[in-house]
Amino acid sequence: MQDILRSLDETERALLEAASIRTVTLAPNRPLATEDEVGIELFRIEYGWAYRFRDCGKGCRQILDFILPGEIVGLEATLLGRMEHSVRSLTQLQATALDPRLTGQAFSNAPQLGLRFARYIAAEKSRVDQFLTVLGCGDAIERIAFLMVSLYRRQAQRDKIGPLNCPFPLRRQHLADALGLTGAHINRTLNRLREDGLVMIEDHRLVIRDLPRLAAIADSISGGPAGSPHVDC
Amino acid sequence: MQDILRSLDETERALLEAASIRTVTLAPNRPLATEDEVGIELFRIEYGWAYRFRDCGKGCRQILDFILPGEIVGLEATLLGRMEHSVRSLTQLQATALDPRLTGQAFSNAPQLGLRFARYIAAEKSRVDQFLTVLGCGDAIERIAFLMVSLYRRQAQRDKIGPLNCPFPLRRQHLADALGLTGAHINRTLNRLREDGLVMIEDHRLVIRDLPRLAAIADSISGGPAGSPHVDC
DNA sequence: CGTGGGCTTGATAGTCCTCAAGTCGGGTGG
DNA sequence: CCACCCGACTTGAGGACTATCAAGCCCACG
Repeated sequence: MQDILRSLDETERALLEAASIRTVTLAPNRPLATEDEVGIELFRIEYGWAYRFRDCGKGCRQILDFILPGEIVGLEATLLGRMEHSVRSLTQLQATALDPRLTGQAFSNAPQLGLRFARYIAAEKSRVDQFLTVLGCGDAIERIAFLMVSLYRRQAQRDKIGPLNCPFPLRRQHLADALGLTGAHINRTLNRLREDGLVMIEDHRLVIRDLPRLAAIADSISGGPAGSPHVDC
Repeated sequence: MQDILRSLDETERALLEAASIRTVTLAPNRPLATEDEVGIELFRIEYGWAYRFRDCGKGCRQILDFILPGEIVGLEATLLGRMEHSVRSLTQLQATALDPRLTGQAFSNAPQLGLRFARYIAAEKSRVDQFLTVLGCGDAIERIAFLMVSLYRRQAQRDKIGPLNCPFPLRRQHLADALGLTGAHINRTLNRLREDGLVMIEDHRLVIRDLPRLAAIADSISGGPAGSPHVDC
């Protein structure tokens, strides 16, 4: 998933400029948008990570996806008229707030931008489909391997990152909430992955020791390369 | 999720007419589209049910969503250029095949239709988000209750169906593949739901005995009314 | 130096899976 | 019309995986 607002033409750029309202900066773990919100806003993440999630009562939540720099938050809310999930910052974060009317204007006046938005949503949906497959069919090791490979590849697409080594700001509890497991079991499974020489988390970075084996686990379960498709806009 | 091709204006209707290629009829459990397919087609379901799924090796598959009459198949494939999942008929089924170029044309020449497509994908995505939440957080009873209520409400939105009674063509194995459980356990859990006087499946129809309690279980876990949002086009 | 949050680890219990056998019903061929 | 057959469903016993709960550790922070 690349920066969806790169290489725009003049009309599109003008629309975007006009829609930019303000810049927001957030400490880690702060709300950016809340489920059922009515005053919907659109955000473009400038730097830092965020995540989408749903609360399901009982002190339990499901993380639906992680959002990386260059990506957009709230696009579906502007289409459906209502937030269907919440968003929080994972790390320190900076985002540009955009006028939500941008979405409608894009479809009317800048078809290429509208198409780009549609592709973006389709790609997000495809990623959730993959995620669902892994939760439905995979055990703890496969789930963790999938998420790691997926986030590694998404970063590799965008940034020059060191080989087999990339930022990984997720805490145990984020992994647990994303993968439908408990923090305790996440921990035990991470130990096994490290002991088996596959991968380890060190100082909030992912250190991959055996990418082929790790990717084999991740891709076997998701039915395709974890983390694809990406949107090349 | 209603029929997304209702109440179009003249331009849109003309586009649609021109794009209609042929009608296909399928027996139950036949492939309509396959993962990684390149010759992508767009289908509008005229009658019957279908389902989207991914294979994850090991003889295991994950059903991602069920598709009801009036809905569209393959929209994201035309946006992303590639099928990311397979589709099969669940019941006997009739569908109209549409020229996949319709998608691009809609965004260029019929903005309202493009917007409708985007909304449709956003709603599908929102439903997958809900599904993911239920798989991540819910136990067997909650998962089954959620799927039942979700499919009941989707049908109630479209059709005049008898109160607390609607078609339900899913076999045990479909429930299992959708909910990340085994057929055996599905069966045991269905027994419990029937014994508790909540709901039963009879002659391929859903018979709801206590909607408030069933819906309470379903909605508690998904963090909102199961099956919404619908797209009112 | 005290405090708190995140991490780690162990023991126990519960949910769900696996495998296998048996039942039922509808369709087919004799 | 009946016997057969196959797939879907049902049920049971044992085992695997993961949750729950609780305690101790470690480090960053005030």
